[in-house]
Amino acid sequence: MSITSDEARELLHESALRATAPRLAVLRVLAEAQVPLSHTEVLVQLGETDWDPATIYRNLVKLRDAGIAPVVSRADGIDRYALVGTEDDGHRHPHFFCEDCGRVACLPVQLTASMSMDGPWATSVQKAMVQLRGECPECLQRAAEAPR
Amino acid sequence: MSITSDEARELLHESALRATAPRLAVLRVLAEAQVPLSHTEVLVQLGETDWDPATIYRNLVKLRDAGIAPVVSRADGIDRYALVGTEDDGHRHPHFFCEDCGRVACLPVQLTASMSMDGPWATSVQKAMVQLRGECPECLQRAAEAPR
DNA sequence: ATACTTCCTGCAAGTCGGTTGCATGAGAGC
DNA sequence: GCTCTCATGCAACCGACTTGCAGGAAGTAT
Repeated sequence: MSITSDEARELLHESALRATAPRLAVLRVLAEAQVPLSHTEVLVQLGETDWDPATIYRNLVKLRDAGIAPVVSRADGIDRYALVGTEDDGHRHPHFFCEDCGRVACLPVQLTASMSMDGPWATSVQKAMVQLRGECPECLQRAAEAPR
Repeated sequence: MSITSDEARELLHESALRATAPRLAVLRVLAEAQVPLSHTEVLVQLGETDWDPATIYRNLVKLRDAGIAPVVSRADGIDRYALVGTEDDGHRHPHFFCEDCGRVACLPVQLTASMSMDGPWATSVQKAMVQLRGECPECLQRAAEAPR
């Protein structure tokens, strides 16, 4: 998925945000990413720029507050942002955090649908965001191939 | 749940750990807690002591490495330790992180049992640790009583 | 009881992600 | 182009985690 400069400007305009160079770049990076990205990961994706990390950080916050790029994962206390695409479910699916490579992946199913619980926790659990921690398929395979 | 000094010493001896004052105190605090505790929360529970926070931290790490008090939750990137009691399931149940009060609770059910998934994620998901983020029943109620 | 070895503690410092104050600089409507 | 407001760069701070080092205590052997 990607985004044109005009689409990005349109998106920003709707939220009364100015279309600055770093902001457009952040939108582009998020749009091209297949997974939620952290502040640091966005910096890496941007590569060599003169932009201050704090600027990128504030842009992520702005986009998050505008509802354009909500934090869809807080695994390990690291905020990870993802664009809410038009065809998307707003990232209301579970996310998987790989304890090995540290990456966050989007799980394709609605795990919440299969959860049921009674008592005082019922409401809390139903409204909760699901996070799974473990080893992603890639890292599992790598571990199986090269034990040790 | 609580622990006697002798039980604590026995526990430490089995892992070849020395029974120092701060270490016994940490064990006591963890034993008395009904929920997993973070380093900071342990410090609070200990109250006024002359012990260095780094010492308490290293004790938690030691207990963790010895398998006595594994990290059962890493919500928000904060390690939370809990004693593995004899009658316990080793805290292999899901944990709930309240985004309001920040506390971590142990969920009574085996949510993982109700999860099913095919494809490359099947193994990863089955072995994953479940974390739910949301508002705990207490905070939900407080929010309902005093909106705003 | 004493000596000794090894582990533990206190102090200090450093890392990393998140967050903010302030002065300067640049977007966007007029 | 002017102006107002927002955005940026720089610097700094916080909290959780982590580690190096030298002195001190636990546990064991003598």
